[in-house]
Amino acid sequence: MKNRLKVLRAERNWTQMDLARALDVSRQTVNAIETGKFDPSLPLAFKAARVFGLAIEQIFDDEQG
Amino acid sequence: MKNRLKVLRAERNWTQMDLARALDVSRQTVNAIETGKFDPSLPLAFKAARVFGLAIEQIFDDEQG
DNA sequence: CTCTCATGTCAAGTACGCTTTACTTTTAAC
DNA sequence: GTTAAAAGTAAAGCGTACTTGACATGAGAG
Repeated sequence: MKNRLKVLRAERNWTQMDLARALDVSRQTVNAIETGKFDPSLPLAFKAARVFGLAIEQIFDDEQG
Repeated sequence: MKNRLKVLRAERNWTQMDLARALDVSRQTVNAIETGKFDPSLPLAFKAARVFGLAIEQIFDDEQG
């Protein structure tokens, strides 16, 4: 599962820590998701969508799973 | 996390088993998600969206998590 | 060069997503 | 009221999402 978190962060000049606080998760969780170590839970994906004002599909790419 | 799986199934006259096969998970998993025991993973939510031809947000409702 | 901040990564622990097997309850047909 | 399919539920087990704490690297500022 690919995602655009790093780009969306960069557009806003946010650190991983900033995003972690916005999503209410740890910095390591943001890092792990950005670097593809694991997929976020559905509730966390919804939170990210809310934070960035986008649809889940506009942030995460299931690349035919 | 609420969802419209039961309704979408009913519209198609699908059993939980039918949906389970379409999603490639067990019938118990479909049942547990429908009855709110737990949320699907993000990849499974994407699969459901593909199966029903809808956006994730049109199937699952995060009710302000 | 040193200090700091952002990022990456590892380890151990907790909780949840999903499995299989199996049993009970509901629904509908006859 | 018996039968059968559909739905609900439970327990044990495995993998993963996420945590805290810690340490290593790279880049920019002084």
